[in-house]
Amino acid sequence: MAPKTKEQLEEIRKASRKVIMEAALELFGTRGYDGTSIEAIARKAGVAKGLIYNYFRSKEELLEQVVFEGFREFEPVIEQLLEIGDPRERLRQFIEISAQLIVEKERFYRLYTSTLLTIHTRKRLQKHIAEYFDRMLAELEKTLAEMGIEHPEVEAYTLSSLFDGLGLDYMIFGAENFPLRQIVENILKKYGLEDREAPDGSTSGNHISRANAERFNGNNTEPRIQTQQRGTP
Amino acid sequence: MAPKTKEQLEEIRKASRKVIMEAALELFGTRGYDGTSIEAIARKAGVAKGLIYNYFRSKEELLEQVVFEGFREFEPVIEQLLEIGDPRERLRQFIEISAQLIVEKERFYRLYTSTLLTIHTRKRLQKHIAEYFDRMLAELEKTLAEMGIEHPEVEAYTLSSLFDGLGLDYMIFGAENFPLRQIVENILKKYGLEDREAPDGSTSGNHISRANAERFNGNNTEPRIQTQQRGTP
Amino acid sequence: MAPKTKEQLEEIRKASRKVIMEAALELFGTRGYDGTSIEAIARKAGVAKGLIYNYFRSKEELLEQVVFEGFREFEPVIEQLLEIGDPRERLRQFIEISAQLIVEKERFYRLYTSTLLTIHTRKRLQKHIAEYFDRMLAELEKTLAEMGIEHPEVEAYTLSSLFDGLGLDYMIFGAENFPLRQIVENILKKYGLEDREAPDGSTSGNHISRANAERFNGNNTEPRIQTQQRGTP
Amino acid sequence: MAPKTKEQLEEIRKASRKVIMEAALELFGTRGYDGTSIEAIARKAGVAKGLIYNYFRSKEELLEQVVFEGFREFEPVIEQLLEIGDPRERLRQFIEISAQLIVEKERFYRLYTSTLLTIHTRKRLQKHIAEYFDRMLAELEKTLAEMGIEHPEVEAYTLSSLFDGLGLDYMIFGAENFPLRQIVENILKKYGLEDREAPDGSTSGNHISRANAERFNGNNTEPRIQTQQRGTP
DNA sequence: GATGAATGAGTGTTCATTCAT
DNA sequence: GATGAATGAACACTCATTCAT
Repeated sequence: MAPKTKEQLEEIRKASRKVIMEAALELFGTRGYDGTSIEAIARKAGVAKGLIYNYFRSKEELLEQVVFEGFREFEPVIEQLLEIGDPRERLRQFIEISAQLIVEKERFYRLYTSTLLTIHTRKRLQKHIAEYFDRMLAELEKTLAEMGIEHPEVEAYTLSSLFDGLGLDYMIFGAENFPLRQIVENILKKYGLEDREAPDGSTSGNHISRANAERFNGNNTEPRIQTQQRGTP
Repeated sequence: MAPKTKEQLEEIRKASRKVIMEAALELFGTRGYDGTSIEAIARKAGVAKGLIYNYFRSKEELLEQVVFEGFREFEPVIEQLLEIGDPRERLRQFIEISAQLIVEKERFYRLYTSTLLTIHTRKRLQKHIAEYFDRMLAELEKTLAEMGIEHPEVEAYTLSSLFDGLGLDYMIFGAENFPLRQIVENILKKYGLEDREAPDGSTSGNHISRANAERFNGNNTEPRIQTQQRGTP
Repeated sequence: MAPKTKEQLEEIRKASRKVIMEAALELFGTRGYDGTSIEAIARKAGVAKGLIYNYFRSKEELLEQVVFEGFREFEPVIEQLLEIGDPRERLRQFIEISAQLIVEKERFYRLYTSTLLTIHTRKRLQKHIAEYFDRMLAELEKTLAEMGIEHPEVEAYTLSSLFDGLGLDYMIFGAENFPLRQIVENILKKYGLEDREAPDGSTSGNHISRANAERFNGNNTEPRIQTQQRGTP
Repeated sequence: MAPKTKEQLEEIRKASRKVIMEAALELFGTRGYDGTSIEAIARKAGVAKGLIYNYFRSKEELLEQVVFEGFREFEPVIEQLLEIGDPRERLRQFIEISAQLIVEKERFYRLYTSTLLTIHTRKRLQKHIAEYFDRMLAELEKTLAEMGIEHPEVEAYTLSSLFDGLGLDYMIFGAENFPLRQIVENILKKYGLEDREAPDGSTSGNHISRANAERFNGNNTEPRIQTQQRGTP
């Protein structure tokens, strides 16, 4: 019961902030910003509603912070990527890591995508994400140019969109129903990049022969919707 | 003195329904379902709030109807597509038409994408969209198989995701800042499909040399945010 | 299609008015005034919403007219009752007829009772019902006085309240579960009035041995609520 | 700086809950359930509309809680009553207490009666009230049987209805215009039960010679409606 | 006489935010 | 730092009433 030291307080602050942001990431991602209440975030985080306002000025700021933090976590990965000298290896890593992030940061991807859709109403987020995009596209273009690929800018946009689409469909189909690993290998092959090892073994065993109708049903336990099945070769 | 005839009423109902669905499509797409109020839809449609409930039982049903209607408009295009005998031409048309739809049905695409993100909570929509996906993927796979492409199923998923991603980025970047036409031509080239003519000339002149920082600013008239520019080669 | 004569129009008006008031009586009685919408009344009456406003200035006026009409139907019965010379026979008839009205005018009774409860907010109805009450109580008191009963005014109030209570409980328990006929005979006996014949045979065969828990369940077909049963002797 | 203690919070919650239920009791009783808005309850309770939903999940639940609470307050009185060994004294007390409750719990009686009228749509309330009714009727019947009264079940129903009717008329006429005390004494006399002392002297001095026309005007301060007076003998 | 599309105030309910403790 | 009761604006939805035909 002795008064806490500054360091202890700082620890506490950090921990509380973290637990709130975790809950917010989860809920904003799955239910959308407007579909998530502060009450729900507080409940999931196990804190009182009022506490959230000790750390964030508003719900909007909480969203921003969660998104910013998500990008911040990408930083070291990207830095590392850019240090790779060989452009072919750099592209291979870029593709592998992008796929890996889709799997490992699914909650962030979901939030990021849904944020994109309403971004015109969120100025600060808009700026932040624009800068990130700019940078990624520029680096990607440079890499592709170094590899001697024609129209490297167009190709950069294409790859970038492809991964945005893969993230979207991966979320919608669910991990079990979307052949992400095979797609990635297919992409690598197109660029003539051998896939030496799958960085995440958990997705590489995907079978894509399941009825697609099941893929939307995600984790929920209710009886799956039956739609006409298509034959799988 | 007589009450309105059945035809007059039918006419009136159709028009009102239309104007409400138009407003809903626009707003659901740009602000999301939860971010759009019935009040706002009514205001945009120029009708009283209560009238919406003469035509739709609930906000949720309005969303469904707007989405269903959007898919319904695709039907004839898809039918026509499937009648093409030559698989190469069929794929070419598939790619062209998909791109065209991104441009011409931007509002629907926006709604469709944002709906996907929270789809697990909307059973009827889920079923509808799952069936659509199934069908598209199956046809695409068949086409690719006929063309002798390896792993046609993986390729079908890849193409499908690519177009989902293109739709997403096209919306985010804005038509003027996203080189959709060039990307499409690039895709066609990869499949060895010559682009005989662009079906929509309005987008083919895109220059992609503009500062990307501007691309997020879309149509809004507020002063554009300045971010660091990247060099264009 | 020849233009209708004045008499025909008058017929039509009367019929429409009637059908609306019937529907209103039913719904106001079972769901309460505030629980009943004009829409619902129109639907039950099989007419358009707007038509109701051709005959009644407002929902409130419709309520009034329905209540007034209900009292009006009592008039001839009461007139006839008051013409009976013998006070004993007059009381017997009063009791019998009151019970009969509970059964035959259940819908009106329901409406009348629920109206009583919120009567302080309905001035015109208040006046009307007060006059009716005054008159009934006065006549009842006179009858009881003629019979030589002590405290005829108190007795009149008591009898009046008893029948209000019987009406209430009859509605709540439901015809099948409330031994109205036996109660009436019991009352008659107390006043030394032999019950020569039951005016409504349909209720006289009541068995009161059913579990009381069932009596609230009325006509609905859902599984009945189980409450502890009490033994019936 | 510390958060409020559990005890303080409990205190606050209890007080708020109480003030809301008080207001609801008053308004539901006088205006009916559908005629009472949450807004009105909040205003009368002196709290914000939203607060009500901190304590009750819905308007319907608020109604239930108010009714349940009303019955709960009867419990000890009934318990005490049932412990009386002498059936004559028990009946006397039953009658006295019933009358007393009409006076002291007028607001609850009003609510209870108006609830009865629409009870078929409220399952939980229905069950609760059915059980209460069952119990009262069973005990009343037992008491009457012990007293050697003929047809005790019919008599129990009769007495029960009588008090329902007295409650109804007491509310409608208003305390000053309804000779409840005299009626009770009249009832007691019929069962040969001497009224040793009136438990509530305030009503015993009622004069019933006032113009009945006034009796509906209750407490409201608006100019009273004049209806024809009837002579008092 | 009769219709039903249209209106907008009002309803029950939710929720971001504040604040006393 | 942390709590949760309290607020009130905003929401989805309902409904009495109007009116052109």
